Amino acid sequence: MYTIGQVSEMFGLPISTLRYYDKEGLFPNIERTSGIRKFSDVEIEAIRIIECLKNSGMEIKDIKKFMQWCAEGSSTYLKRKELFEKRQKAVEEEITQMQKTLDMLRFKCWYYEQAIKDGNEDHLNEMLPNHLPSDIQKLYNHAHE
Amino acid sequence: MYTIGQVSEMFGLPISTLRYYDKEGLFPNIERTSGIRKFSDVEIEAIRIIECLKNSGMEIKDIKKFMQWCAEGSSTYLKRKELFEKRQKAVEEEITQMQKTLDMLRFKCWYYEQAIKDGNEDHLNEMLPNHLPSDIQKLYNHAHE
DNA sequence: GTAATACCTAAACCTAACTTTAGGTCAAGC
DNA sequence: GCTTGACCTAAAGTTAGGTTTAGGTATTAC
Repeated sequence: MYTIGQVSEMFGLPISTLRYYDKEGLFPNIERTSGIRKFSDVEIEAIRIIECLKNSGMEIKDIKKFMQWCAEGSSTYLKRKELFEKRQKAVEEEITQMQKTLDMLRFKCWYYEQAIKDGNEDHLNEMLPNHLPSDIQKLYNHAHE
Repeated sequence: MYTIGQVSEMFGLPISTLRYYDKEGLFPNIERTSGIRKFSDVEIEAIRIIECLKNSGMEIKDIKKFMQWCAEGSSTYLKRKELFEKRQKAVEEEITQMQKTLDMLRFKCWYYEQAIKDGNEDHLNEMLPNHLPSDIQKLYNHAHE
């Protein structure tokens, strides 16, 4: 059992954030003794999951739904699994999108490196879009999809 | 030369967003005839870059800085290149983080699949954290770093 | 007994990135 | 001549995810 201050230390999260999560229903069964929150292993694991789901781009209200399902027991296994599968698909798509963004960024880095060498963009603009080195062409194509 | 309505159509962006971008200084040299914005190829390419930089997680005020550098000419090539390099590094790190998130999600999917088969989490909890199938162990480790 | 700490709540505030609203101009079609 | 549609501005409103503030309780340290 931990106090809010200890949990704040453990995770490097502000106390205000933990209270906010509680207010938003992310710890549905948290115990209290004379008003003071007692964080058990259940809440500690919950915070770990919250951090991960937040990283995956999930909204607080959906995380709340998940935490409530956990509190409801084995009848919600399927819902929980489906929620993670949905998130997994979303993150996979996001990574794909980020790879394209990365190609665009790499192209731009190359572009300005050339511009610095040349002193201007004239040569580059003559080359565009059809006379680029083939390794750069691919980046350009991704960048301009 | 395009009107704001045409550009809105082209990119699927609301007119209000384009006006907002203009207000925020993202089209530093946009032309107007009797008050009405005329979007040239310069602004069209700007929007393409804005979309990409937004995807990469860059804030509007930093995108504005870039657009201003573009308007300033060849003396800012180095700054522009450095900006893209910084963004590139940030996106690479984000992808790495997302891969870890993905491992956690895959672990959770596996976990609930087992829980559904077993009808409860008892067997799973006995297995944790040191007696998982080796292919799952790796996901678990990533998930709990 | 009083001062410092650690906890509590409700409510106001904050920021980014838009969106909506209210009110106005101007050209084209009927 | 008047209505419709496309443009304009300034300012207020919106949402998510917190943070800050103001005021209160309860325990420990001197």
